[in-house]
Amino acid sequence: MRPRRLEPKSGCAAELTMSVIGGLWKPTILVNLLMGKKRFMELSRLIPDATQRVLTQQLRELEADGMITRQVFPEVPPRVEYSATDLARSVAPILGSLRDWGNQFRANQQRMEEMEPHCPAEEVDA
Amino acid sequence: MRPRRLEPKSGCAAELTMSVIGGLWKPTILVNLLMGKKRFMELSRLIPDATQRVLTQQLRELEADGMITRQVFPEVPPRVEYSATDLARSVAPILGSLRDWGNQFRANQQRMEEMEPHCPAEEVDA
DNA sequence: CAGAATCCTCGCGGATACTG
DNA sequence: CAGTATCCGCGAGGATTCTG
Repeated sequence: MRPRRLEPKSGCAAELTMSVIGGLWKPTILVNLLMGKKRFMELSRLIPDATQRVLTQQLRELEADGMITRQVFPEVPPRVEYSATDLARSVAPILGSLRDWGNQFRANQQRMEEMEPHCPAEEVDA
Repeated sequence: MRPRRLEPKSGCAAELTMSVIGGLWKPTILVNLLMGKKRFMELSRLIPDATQRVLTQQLRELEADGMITRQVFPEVPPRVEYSATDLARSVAPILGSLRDWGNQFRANQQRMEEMEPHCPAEEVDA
């Protein structure tokens, strides 16, 4: 049996989804691949903050989960192309909502933190 | 500055969202609280697999992120009620899609695994 | 080029015991 | 009842080096 990855301990289906798309770089990888097939180095350049090791790792996991396909060209120098599957396309809208909500949340947090210094309401009766 | 939690290293907005709702028990907690305010023990009973320590932890994080409110009643025995905020209500649909996709994915995976024993296609020319 | 191998850090989540 | 305090294991992700 492949322990695969986190096999979310909570039976929660939402958790399961996150275990599939929740790797640190997986959303980014998916978004990039959803825009077209890419070779390894292209991805690496597009996501420079991810180590090659981690990138490979996440790609393998996505592949194991059927989210992407990996095509190897037996040439020298070697070439490998990654592309999104239909399954990946089916999460695209979710990725979109996730991104939108995240942006709103981020904006909200910033407004909050800008306000703090100006209204120290807790100090009035301190 | 509060390091809060993972402060997702990838600037990815989707990651940010997951850092907010991605704790192991957070989706479950949120779903429960979205159905109405609950006290600590109620939640603990509803999510028996989460230890009290972790439950408290996740509740604190959700509170810090403005997803829930914590109301303390100065009585003996003490009473604390948790309830979902508007921000939490705004993620509800996302939680829904996450759950739906997870269920479909799970069903898909099971079909795949049931097929494996019956079509060892890779062995024909082995 | 596309990785594999190795070693390491960090923090999530768990277990258990104790308290106002 | 609703936590806190302490200790710990595990796995994700990082840094670096080597290779077909």
